[in-house]
Amino acid sequence: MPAKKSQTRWLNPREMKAWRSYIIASRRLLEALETDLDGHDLSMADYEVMAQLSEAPGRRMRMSELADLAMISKSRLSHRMKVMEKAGWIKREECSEDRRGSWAVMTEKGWRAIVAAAPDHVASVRKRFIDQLSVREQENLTSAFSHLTEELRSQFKKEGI
Amino acid sequence: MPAKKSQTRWLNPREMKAWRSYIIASRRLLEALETDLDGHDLSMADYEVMAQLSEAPGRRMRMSELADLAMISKSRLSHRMKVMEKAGWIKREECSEDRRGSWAVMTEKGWRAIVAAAPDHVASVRKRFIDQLSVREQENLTSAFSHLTEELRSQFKKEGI
DNA sequence: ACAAGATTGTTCAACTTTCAACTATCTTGA
DNA sequence: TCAAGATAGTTGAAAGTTGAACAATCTTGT
Repeated sequence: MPAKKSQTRWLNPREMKAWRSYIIASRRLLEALETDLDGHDLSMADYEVMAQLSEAPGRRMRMSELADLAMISKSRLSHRMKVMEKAGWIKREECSEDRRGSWAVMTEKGWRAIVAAAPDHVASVRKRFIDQLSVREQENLTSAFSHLTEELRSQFKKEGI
Repeated sequence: MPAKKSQTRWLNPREMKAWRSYIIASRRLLEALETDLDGHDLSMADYEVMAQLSEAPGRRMRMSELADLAMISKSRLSHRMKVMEKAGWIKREECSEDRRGSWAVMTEKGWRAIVAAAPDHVASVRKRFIDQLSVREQENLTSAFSHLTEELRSQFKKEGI
């Protein structure tokens, strides 16, 4: 947390509108996307895990890498994988190169689940988000948010987040 | 979930970049904002509740209205309020106009907590988000995301979400 | 070769969120 | 006026998440 040395620069009306519109739309958007996935027994986070795994060579990935790509903690991934394993969507195999590690391996059933969910999820992302933006808006957004990702990455590194 | 009548319109590269950059930046941003609030023993959600309450006349609000404004479920608000009440930040008073209802009332201690947190939170929002956007980008974002909020609102109404 | 330290992945306990059930009260309309 | 239904808010149990602790294994520098 910043030290209290300087006076607070409150948000001016333009800034406040930008922040509020972003945060409110985002909350609603995420809520809608989650709801749209309900029918496939998937949360967005689980979808992301499965999608990443489905694109990996051999549909297998080390737990840590998967956690990184899906942007969740290793602990959380571990818990979710226990659930997905019980559902028969993945299995775990031990890793011979590094015997601390283990492979998350997508099963045929898991593959069918993600293949069934993907079209609906994409349709949902389209309807709720992408198709609401003009080409120009998409490009502006990509530019602003890519920069933001980079900046946040470097802030994190500097601050050790 | 959409019926599977039409073929899936997958995202083209431009659309995919827009979606990925948005979702990744947003995840990181939210993570950073949460981290920045840690020092005040507040989550973003709790901050939002306290901020809304602090702006209400008499710093008091009906539970349902507060839940609506903070965009959380009544159940969740109820649970959080139990915690905040224990922390001495709010108290509840019964409502004479509608005896099913109750007032959430911010205490002096709660007021001091939000007043202490606000400058740091604003600084955090600035540093992580607003100050990373040009004026033009802020305006574009406001326009696109305000539209999105409206659209989602009307989608929700139509679909009964 | 090996101690010190880093990394991998899991587990436990605490905490948070969700969902459905529930009480109490209010509103509506016949 | 009153039954039927809507609304306010809480609760308890189940499910999900977090963060620290842990065992096992790998890496590094000497």
